Amino acid sequence: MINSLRTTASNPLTLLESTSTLKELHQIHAQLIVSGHLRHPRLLAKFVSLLALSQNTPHHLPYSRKILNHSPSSPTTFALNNLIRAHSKPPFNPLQAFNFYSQILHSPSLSPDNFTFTFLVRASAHLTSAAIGAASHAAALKRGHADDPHVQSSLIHMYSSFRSSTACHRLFEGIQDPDVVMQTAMIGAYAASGDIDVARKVFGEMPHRDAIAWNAMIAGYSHVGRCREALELFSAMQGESVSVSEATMVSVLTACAQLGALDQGRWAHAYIQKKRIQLTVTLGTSLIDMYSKCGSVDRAMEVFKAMPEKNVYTWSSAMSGLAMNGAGKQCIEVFELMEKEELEPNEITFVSVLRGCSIVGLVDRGLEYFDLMKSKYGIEPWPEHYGCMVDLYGRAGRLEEALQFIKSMPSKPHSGAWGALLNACKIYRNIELGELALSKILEIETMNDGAYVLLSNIYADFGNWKGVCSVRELMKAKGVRKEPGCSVIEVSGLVHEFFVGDKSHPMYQEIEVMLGEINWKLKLAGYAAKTNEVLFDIEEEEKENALIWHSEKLAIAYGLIALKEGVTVRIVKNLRVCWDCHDWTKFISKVFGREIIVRDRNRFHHFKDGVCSCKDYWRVRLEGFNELLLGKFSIVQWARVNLSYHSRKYINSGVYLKLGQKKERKSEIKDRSIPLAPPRPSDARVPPDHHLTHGVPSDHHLKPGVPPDHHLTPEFCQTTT
DNA sequence: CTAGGGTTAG
Repeated sequence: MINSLRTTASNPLTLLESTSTLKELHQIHAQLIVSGHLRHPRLLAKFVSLLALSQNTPHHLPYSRKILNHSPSSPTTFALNNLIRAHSKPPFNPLQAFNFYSQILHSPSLSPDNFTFTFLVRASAHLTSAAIGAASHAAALKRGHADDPHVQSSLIHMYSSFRSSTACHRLFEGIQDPDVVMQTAMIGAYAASGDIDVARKVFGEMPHRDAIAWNAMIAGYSHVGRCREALELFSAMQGESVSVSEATMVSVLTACAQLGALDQGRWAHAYIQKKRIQLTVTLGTSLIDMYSKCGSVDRAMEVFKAMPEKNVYTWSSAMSGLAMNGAGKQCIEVFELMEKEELEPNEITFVSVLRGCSIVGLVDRGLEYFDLMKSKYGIEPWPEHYGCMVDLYGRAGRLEEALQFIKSMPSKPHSGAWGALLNACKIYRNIELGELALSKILEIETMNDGAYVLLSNIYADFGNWKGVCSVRELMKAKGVRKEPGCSVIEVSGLVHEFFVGDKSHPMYQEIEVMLGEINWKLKLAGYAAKTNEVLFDIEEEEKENALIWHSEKLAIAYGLIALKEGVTVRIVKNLRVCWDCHDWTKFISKVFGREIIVRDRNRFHHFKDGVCSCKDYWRVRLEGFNELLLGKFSIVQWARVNLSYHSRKYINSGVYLKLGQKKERKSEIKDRSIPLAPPRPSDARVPPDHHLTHGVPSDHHLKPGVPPDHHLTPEFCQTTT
């Protein structure tokens, strides 16, 4: 060390680049004092700046502050600018930047320059207070630096981070000749506020687009969930031979993850390797996320294990991936490993572990972590953590304790907490609590379609058709419409999209034949008998409903046609899988010897050999079945209580038992003359963003004279929460 | 001697 110092005595500052320990830093500092270097304000400034900006050595910044405060000569603007700069990005406190700014102001020989404001505005963007940001802007104006192009683009970025698109717009309009950087900042600003089409307009009108502009546009599409366009733009980018970077691939992977497009994601991974794009922590984390959300946890964990450097995002991503794929125990293991490595978990890490505990029903462990969060890490629980705890207790059937958790929340419970309770009420058939939960949710957000559907399902579980009707009435009165079910499947790189009852796929004929074959085989296996006979015996209007296939059934059937034997069928669905489809898929996995992975709104279902990875944990508990059968109730009564509407419909229709239920139910159904048809896919609020390979779905089964039964189609029994 | 825009987990 000393030797190397001597040899580089002419410029000891170059040593800083390879310095990481505090001891080495002390040695260099001592050497600079001895040699008299630090008496020169210029060199002192350089030393301080280098220290402040040295990456991956967080202890250098506080050290540089100390040197500056204790040096005999007063600091220069250059040094202070660089300290502001160092504090303009996390993990350092951006508020500190203002101390250095005021140091410039209070020093009679110094005044802030265009660099000062560029850095100060950048620091302001990381604050939560838009007022401080505006004050930085005002100061720049007052000192005559607001016209500087660097300051201007930082200002757009800052207002964008405050979600103030009007401020961005005003600023941008005032610039006569905006350059690429400002335009790119505006793309980011419009994308952040959801005006992606306006962003695209800016992008389209740019005379010159560099790689970062492309990245910003692709990221914008990914951000708002327009994944197909993100991927299209990515291929356009390659066509223009713009250089692809880490940031590009992160957005591409995010798009693949949202789509659940494993093939595309794999391709992107291979592309990264082929182009030798450096696998940074951020990129690695995106890969983990992509593989997890495409149902390929094993690959996700491979990437995770291979990463030499990880951060909280990486760990949290791995944990949440395991949790959503049903691997709760592994999720907990990863958390324990993280603790062992003495990495500091954050709020989101705890959301992930708690979900892991929830999915495998480890209530006590979850409670332990909830307490640990506060006691060991000093993290105040967010509403989301309470939501996890409600879910944890709720899924375990401990509804009262779940309610107590809601009541213990320090602030007003959010709809997610009540939603978790409502979900538990559906599983454990608790009408009173369910009604309470729904009313609370509706106080907060009136348009939550999933909440209405869940409560309606609870009523349906009890055969309470009046309740079902009243929910539908309420939805109609409030103008709430249920999101249409939609499933997608990727076949040789193309994403095929199916809506409920959708006949518009070019291969629909073949799909229908396949569905017939499936039903025939499942019948032999002891399953299909129900549905088939139902189709025979039910009334005309019901028959029409029974023929409406859920979107995942269509997608799975297509997958069986289009995918080679042995290839896993992967489905991504926008809503939750219904009970009937869940059973149907379990049977297929056994009868056809096919692995099927369904990603629904909340989690993955890995079907293999007739079993699902979710262990049916979200379903109605059936333990009481035998007891009920043996005496107290008839099977129809049992079914009324235990089965969801359309499963019960098969039984009630008299195929199995003719116990007079049918007539009674019929008349009740006739009563509910609510002409609320399921929303047409074509005018869905937000059309799901999947690759439409076959045009707009047909809606011929939704013609105006929809029978009143329509709103109780099986699809309605699927929830969106 | 310093600079602006794009990227990760619920």
